[in-house]
Amino acid sequence: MKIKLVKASELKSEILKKLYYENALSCAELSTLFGRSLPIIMKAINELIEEGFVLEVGYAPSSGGRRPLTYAVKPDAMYIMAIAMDQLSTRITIVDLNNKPVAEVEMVELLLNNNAIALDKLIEYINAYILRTGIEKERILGIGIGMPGFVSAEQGINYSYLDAQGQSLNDYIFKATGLPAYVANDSSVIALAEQKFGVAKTQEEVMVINLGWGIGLGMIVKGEVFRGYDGFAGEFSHIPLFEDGALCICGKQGCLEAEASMLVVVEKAKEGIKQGRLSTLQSVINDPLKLMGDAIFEVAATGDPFVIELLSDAGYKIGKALAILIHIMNPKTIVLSGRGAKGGKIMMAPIQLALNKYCIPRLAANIEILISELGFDGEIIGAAVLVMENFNQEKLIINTKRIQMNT
Amino acid sequence: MKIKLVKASELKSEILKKLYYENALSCAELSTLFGRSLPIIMKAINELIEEGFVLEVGYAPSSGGRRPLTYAVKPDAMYIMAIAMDQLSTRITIVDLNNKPVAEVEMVELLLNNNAIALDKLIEYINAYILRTGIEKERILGIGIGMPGFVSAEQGINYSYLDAQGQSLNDYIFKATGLPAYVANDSSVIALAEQKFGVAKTQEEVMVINLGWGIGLGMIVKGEVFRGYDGFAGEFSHIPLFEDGALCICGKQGCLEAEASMLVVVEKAKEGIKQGRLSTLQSVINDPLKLMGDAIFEVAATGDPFVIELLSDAGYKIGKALAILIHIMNPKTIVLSGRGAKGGKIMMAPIQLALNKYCIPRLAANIEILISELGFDGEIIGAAVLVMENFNQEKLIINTKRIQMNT
DNA sequence: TAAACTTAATAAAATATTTTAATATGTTAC
DNA sequence: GTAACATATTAAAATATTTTATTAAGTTTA
Repeated sequence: MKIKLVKASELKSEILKKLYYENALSCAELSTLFGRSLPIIMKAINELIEEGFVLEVGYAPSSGGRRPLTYAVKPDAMYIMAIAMDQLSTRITIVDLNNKPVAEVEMVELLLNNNAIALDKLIEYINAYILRTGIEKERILGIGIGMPGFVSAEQGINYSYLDAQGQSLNDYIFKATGLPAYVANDSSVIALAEQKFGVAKTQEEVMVINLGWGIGLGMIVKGEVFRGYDGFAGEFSHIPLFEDGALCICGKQGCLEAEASMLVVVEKAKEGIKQGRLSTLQSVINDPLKLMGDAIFEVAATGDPFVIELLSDAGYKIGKALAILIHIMNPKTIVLSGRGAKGGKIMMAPIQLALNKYCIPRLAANIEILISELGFDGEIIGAAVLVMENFNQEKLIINTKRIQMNT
Repeated sequence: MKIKLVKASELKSEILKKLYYENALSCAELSTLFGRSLPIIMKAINELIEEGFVLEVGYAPSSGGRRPLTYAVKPDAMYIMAIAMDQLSTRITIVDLNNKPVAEVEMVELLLNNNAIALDKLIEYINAYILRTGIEKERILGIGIGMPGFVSAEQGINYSYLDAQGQSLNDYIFKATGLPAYVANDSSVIALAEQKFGVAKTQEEVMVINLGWGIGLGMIVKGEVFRGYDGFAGEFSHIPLFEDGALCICGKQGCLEAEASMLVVVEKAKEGIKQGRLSTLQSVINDPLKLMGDAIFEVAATGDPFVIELLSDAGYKIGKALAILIHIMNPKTIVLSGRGAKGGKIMMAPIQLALNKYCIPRLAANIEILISELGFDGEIIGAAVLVMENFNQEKLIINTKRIQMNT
């Protein structure tokens, strides 16, 4: 891993952050990682231990000499509230510094579209959840929220949903809950999760496709989430892709989303079955969207030909879009993630087919396409990561004081 | 501008680099820029003055207090050899640290395609040029070369042309000339020029379109050239854009390059005139490609309707491709650069038209489309910048010794 | 199994860097 | 036009950081 130079005054929080991501590291490793001398790292580590943020966790195997002591973050030193929203429902939980939920994940119905009270509802749920779990606010580092829409993480504004009268959602939620809050686009949050804790761990150039009711893209560039100038980079599913395609909710024609999202697959399935196509899906045709979505992947796994045909068609179209992405970004890895990652295995072949057709061979040659293992937890983990990404020395000091007061 | 933390041991070379880009800066500015204290900056500056790299260049206007002394790079402290190649011809020059040529720019015919001796010819030209100009090699910092093709700047390999039997071109040319050499894709080099010395100066998110015989893209992401994992990012002109388009040299159909490059415009002009279209271009229809290209922009400026129609058509198609790019990258600025930048003014309207049609309004709203002012010099300047980008403390020390020996 | 070689942790010494204070040089308001 | 304020430069003192040396712990080789 490449070394990252940090200001001396930010060293301790950066070490803590690193330990959160990397589980267990020795002083020598931290020393090279931050390009600073061992004594200074040891001093920082010892202070972090004394302050209750870090633990010794035994010796690493020897590499030919004395075995190094390794250190990890103390899981219950602080907690993080992680929230994953989609158009229809919102999941809320609180995790420890090992990303393990310390209270049950709660799922609530919360429609985002044309819902003026959605934001206040969200805040209600947040406050109620904290109250119910009995976790002291002082021990919660912050609230990370992944949400659909045009989100500027920098400004904390979602231009599509959750209007706070032009105010920053971060500020609004902070005022209403007393906890630092950070919002970001759901796909970018999932990309964070995949790069820090998923199949793309530590990779520098990764494109994460968020297969869901829509199709999102989270980009990792030079090892960091790339958001573009206004924060809207990765609007991948509304590029003009098909000459005379279906009409998209965005108002244009030929968008990827209107041709290959899970929503479209479900619609096509319903349509086909009505017109007499045989499929084991028949029994759930009148179920709500969410159940139908789950069912698609179940019957696909059992080999249902019609569903496989639909997923293959969607896969091929996604592959064509990926070809464009590859030409522009030349990533090392593409990750199929999000709710629809379950269908990744089936889509892999048609995606590869499309890449062969639409990519310059040299660009497609070394591309690695991976299927997420985080699955549905991706957005939750990413939301927690989002809070940690915003962690700094200032916040470390605040939390140090809190811990001291509590003991 | 955001601060850039550098290791203490790299401070002097980083200051020199900064002064090369910024012309004149005060110690206070450098101090905040590098996040280091004034005394240490002054020490470095004074050493650089003593070593002959930096000059005092007078006082900056006061901002309410004592006027700061400003410093600039000593233009003739070192020279840089800058080489701009295209498929047909190659320009060679040597510039000082103000990017001013210190010897006449030489243009030589050098076909890259299927030319096994192109590399050795290039080296011949380089050595001959240095010899002829009489500039001591010791004073030349290095050779920067922009070239078409699939170029991995990191590896120093051009996978399309100039084969060095799999060896790094950087090494090969170094061995043959005794000077450190750096190759990069022509479009990325032009992007460098635009961001350091052109209309996109100091901007962080810029897409530079290299309008030439082909259509290239150089990307500036987070303030740096973005090259992707293998170094091939920005292969923008071969994405599948048109359903049943013209056949492209890359073997595929519907590429932007096959529809809107200057080569295509020239071809279409010839074709049209043969078929009876009226145009002042008629007189040059049998001229070589290069002259015809120049003529296109000349007659366009005089209002030739046929040529304007051709350029508009190309512009619209480029606009459609830009729409895709904007969706993915969300840049602040797009620069039309390269040989064809002269036609930028005429293409601006059709490009904007296409953006209106193919972009989500929020993304297109704040886009700034600029026309390069560097023009044909862009690639030369970028090649010089390429050398400076690779400048570091080690090279500073080497050159310090050289200067000392010479005095 | 002991000697030679590695790597890690700790302490002391040597350097480097920043902070503070003092001085120099301008600008602005009255 | 001078007093009050603002910024720049220089020097000295206070901190911080790294380097080097030393001790400790483990592996490999003969």
